[in-house]
Amino acid sequence: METQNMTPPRNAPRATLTAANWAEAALDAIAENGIEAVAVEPLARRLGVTKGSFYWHFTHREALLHAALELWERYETADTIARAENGADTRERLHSLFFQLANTDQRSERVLLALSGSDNAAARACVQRVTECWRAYVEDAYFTLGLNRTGARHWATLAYSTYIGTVRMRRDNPDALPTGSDFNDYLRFLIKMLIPGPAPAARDSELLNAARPATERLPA
Amino acid sequence: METQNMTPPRNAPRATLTAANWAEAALDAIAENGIEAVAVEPLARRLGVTKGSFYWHFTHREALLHAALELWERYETADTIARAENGADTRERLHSLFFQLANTDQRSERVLLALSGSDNAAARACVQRVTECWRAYVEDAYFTLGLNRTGARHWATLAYSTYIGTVRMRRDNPDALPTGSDFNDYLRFLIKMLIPGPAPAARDSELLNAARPATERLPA
DNA sequence: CTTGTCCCATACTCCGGCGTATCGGTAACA
DNA sequence: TGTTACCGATACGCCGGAGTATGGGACAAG
Repeated sequence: METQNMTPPRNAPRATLTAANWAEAALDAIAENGIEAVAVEPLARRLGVTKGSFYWHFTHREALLHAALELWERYETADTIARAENGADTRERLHSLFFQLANTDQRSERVLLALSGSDNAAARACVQRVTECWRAYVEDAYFTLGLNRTGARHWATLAYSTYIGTVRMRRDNPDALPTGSDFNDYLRFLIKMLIPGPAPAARDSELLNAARPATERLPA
Repeated sequence: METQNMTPPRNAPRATLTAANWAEAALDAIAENGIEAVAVEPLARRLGVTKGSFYWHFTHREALLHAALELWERYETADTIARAENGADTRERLHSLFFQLANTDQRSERVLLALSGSDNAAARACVQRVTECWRAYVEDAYFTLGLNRTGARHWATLAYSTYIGTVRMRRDNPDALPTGSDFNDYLRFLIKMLIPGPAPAARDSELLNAARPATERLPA
């Protein structure tokens, strides 16, 4: 008999482990201690079992890594973009996506950083796919917004670079990032900078007073 | 034509190694295969010696790591900012710094990524110091440019995030980044976005000629 | 020539993670 | 009740890197 098809609550204590449980634990380990923390015996200890369990579900360590990467990639691509598709307007979708990314859970961000800093080829390729998916989506959005090809590409590249940098700062330099409600101000600032307004020509003169609050509403 | 009296050329084959040689080799290893590639025996093989040499110069592996981090930190802070101090005007200096950062050698960038993605506390702290030094410098520049405190902070944070993201893309998603002369266009776009106000166009073209010269770093 | 210092080689031990082989227990069937 | 698939425990052997102990060659000074 196969198990339930519904995705179970991630931390529900189960009598017997599944491959998915191991993959989730691997993601946790990656987020906390980097990719080389995906080691069989430490993970087994953490899960309260021994290696015997692991080698029942997986052939070798690399298989677990592969499963974890696959899982994370699904989270990052389909899920994130799908959740941004609520808004009908393109500009709305960009707003939504940016807020989405600013509020993704810690684990996903840390996994991203760990994978991209790793020397593992599969991990790097995985990050590459996620990145390109995200970036291409944003570039297309900019294009629909009226920018030309290279313009859209430039804006998308800038937006993605900013995202990555923000994620990294959130982990390595949290002091340098605004916190609390100040972070909302910063987010508003980012959106003002990264989403071309209806009058792009007037940007330059307008930008010098960037400290003033944006005119748009925003989610708490 | 190379100077012989000062620090010798990094890759000059020497009869006997020094601690600095080991530190440089460690940085190379970090850049290529991540921080855990700083392993005594592999490095010794690479340098054509054995562990005996290493444990003469260093007490343990951690000491080598420390030396390598210290070396890299000096490169990244003092050198980079010092080379940007040419221009008298603040706006000039920002331009110069941005071009500088867009053209740092591969190794420094890869080391930065490897260190920040690592689980090593010392490495992370090192990156944190470098980051904060850089960011504070830029924030101050923005402040001198006429922005208020929070405005300068926002712009500096955005600028640094963009830098980090660009570095990461250059390694993990080079396809998504413009290449050749297109990269110069993108760089011009970035500067237009990240430096408020008019650009010193005359110096602009002059600096663009030096973009991405694919050179090796030569410590001053 | 002798002595001492510097730099490195050789040959170990120790340890932790990987992978394998094998056996035990449990629950769902027939 | 007995069988069988499923899941995990125990006990190995192997490998590679971290340190340690010790010896040896080169070379300058006396």
